[in-house]
Amino acid sequence: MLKLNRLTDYAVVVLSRLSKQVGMVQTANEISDGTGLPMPTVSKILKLMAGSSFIESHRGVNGGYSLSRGADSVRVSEIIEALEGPIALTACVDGTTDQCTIEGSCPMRGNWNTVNDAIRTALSGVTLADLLDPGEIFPVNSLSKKTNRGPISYQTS
Amino acid sequence: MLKLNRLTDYAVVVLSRLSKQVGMVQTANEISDGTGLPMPTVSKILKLMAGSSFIESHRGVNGGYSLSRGADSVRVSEIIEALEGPIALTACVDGTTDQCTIEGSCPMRGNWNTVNDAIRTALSGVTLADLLDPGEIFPVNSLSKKTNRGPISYQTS
DNA sequence: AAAAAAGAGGACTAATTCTGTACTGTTTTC
DNA sequence: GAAAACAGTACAGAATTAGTCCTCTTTTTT
Repeated sequence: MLKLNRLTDYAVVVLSRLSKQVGMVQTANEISDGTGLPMPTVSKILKLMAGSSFIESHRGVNGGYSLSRGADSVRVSEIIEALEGPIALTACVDGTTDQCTIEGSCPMRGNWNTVNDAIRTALSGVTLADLLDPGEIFPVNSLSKKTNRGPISYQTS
Repeated sequence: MLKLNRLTDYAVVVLSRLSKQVGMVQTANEISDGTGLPMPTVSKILKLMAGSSFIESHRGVNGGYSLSRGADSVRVSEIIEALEGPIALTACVDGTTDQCTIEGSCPMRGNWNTVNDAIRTALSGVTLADLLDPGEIFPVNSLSKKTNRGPISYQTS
């Protein structure tokens, strides 16, 4: 539970690669080669993040992706929101009143938002830079094609 | 992502029922009737939480479950940990070095722990009482058998 | 001592979600 | 206008989760 999906984990790897040089454009292919992550996966991640303010995409020949801010300016909350949507409760709490058959009698009625806010605040306080190893920013080049690292999760069992 | 599973959501409903009177023993059946949640589900949730310090179970005739502390003393982090295990990262971060083929070159090498700590701290600051409606503690009695409220999740799409 | 009430523990199936991949379309440069 | 690279969508297999059920153990009551 509180499980981050694997893509989010990979995203940090991809971003760390991009963070080598802010503003430098790299193609999805180059990032794939550099990280060892499969190209389709890298492509998918970058596309998901493309709409976010910390990533810029450039189309056409010589296109690619670049980081628009330094790693210390990219909040973890932004990364997660890019990949998994807003950090906010579904059902029962958002507008989906139809699905909730207990409505008025629901004992928490949106108070999960308290938890939401707490988590969102916490994640806003951590940056991409905090996730990268201070010393060596990105020496990676040995990722196996079948890394099987498991999802980054707040352990389930 | 950052999705709480449905059981955790239900758990709060169950706990809110128990919190009506701290120390009062209620059977899983009574709680099921009172909340409208299916008996097997209630039973499962209570069994999962039975090991936690905030819940006490009593076996045999006249047995049941009771809350051992006030709702304002039960941290949300405790509830989540009871249902989903420790709030800590798996793979790549814990002892599972075998599965991680990138080891020394992994750009974050355990720094997700920073995120972990932040979230854990945030969740420790919220109590069960914060999730319950201050005014009416537990008027519920109209839960449909097929509530279908969806998981409490930090929205996925 | 036996019977009944209630939790403990584990196993299993169906449904949902996630993952990884592929295909087609659009934009930009040369 | 051709090629490179991103954009968008769709989809099948795998993994998880949800929900249910069954059997065992404990405790009380008669």
